[in-house]
Amino acid sequence: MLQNSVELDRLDRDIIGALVEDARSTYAEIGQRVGLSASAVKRRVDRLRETGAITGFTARVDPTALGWTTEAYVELFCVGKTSPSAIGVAVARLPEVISACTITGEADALLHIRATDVRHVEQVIERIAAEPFVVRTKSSIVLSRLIETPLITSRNGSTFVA
Amino acid sequence: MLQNSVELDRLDRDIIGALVEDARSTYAEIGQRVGLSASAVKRRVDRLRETGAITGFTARVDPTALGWTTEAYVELFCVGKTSPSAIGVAVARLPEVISACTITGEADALLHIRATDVRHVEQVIERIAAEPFVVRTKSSIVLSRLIETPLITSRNGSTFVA
DNA sequence: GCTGAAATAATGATTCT
DNA sequence: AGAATCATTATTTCAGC
Repeated sequence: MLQNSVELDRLDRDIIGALVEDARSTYAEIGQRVGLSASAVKRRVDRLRETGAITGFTARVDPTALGWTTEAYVELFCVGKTSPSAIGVAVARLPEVISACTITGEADALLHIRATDVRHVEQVIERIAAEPFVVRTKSSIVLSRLIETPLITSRNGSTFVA
Repeated sequence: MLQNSVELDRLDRDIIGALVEDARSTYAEIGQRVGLSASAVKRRVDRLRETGAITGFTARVDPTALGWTTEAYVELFCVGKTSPSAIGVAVARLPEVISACTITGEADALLHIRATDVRHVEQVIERIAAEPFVVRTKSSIVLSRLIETPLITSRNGSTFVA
């Protein structure tokens, strides 16, 4: 599915930049911007999807508009030999966990959670802490969000792809 | 720009769910899924964009395909009265910082950075540490990513919007 | 506020350079 | 590997309910 060996040229990166900025732009618009015809752009986009460089297209949603006003980061400290996949399976059950990874340092994993309010955050932490492999958790509530970008950053008009 | 007072009904949430899953679906496809005509869907999407519930459409990109193979989280410990906006302005200059927020707890801020390799992560941390308001930093390199979702979660076929 | 139809615009397949 | 053509399909606007 995912081929890392595929070379991406300047044109591919510009096309990706255009799509990160607006996933609903037409191929003609992108072509005008990067200097290609619409059909040439389409063929490259198809190839970028096939090779896995582009994994999909999604709407950017304002979580607060949907009632998700509170965010927190939760560090997980686990028992001796807990596998990453065991953590993954457990946290995937909670829709409030929007990101999870294992990390270096004292903690074993770091979770990013979105909830409706602080009480909701607490409930989610309780459910995570109830997992048998979790020894303790350490949470930080987000006070103010300073930066929030799609995976690859798009700022002040221009998109930084590589 | 952003109106939190706007009520979103089941139809709006279903439309958002469809667009989070695939931002390039046609209005007719979305309409079929949620039980509306294409033009009714379009009017609701336009309204959702106007009210700020939907902030845009973006391509989901595989960072590793673009050469961004390394991620890290960096906690920032700042001097006494450092304002969130000062931190925001400083980290916004670094394209490697894909997310930043102020948090409760010992650290003042948490940054999420994406870089090409560990050496690159180190360079970014050095530049952040060079900011006059930064007292010290504490970094964790991401070992394995377990969950990565768009802002609102979309898992096992169904999208969880509210 | 939704539907359905008509005008406009984008897409996808094909062929040519 | 990109450009041009054209049949098909989607989007957008608007009249009518």
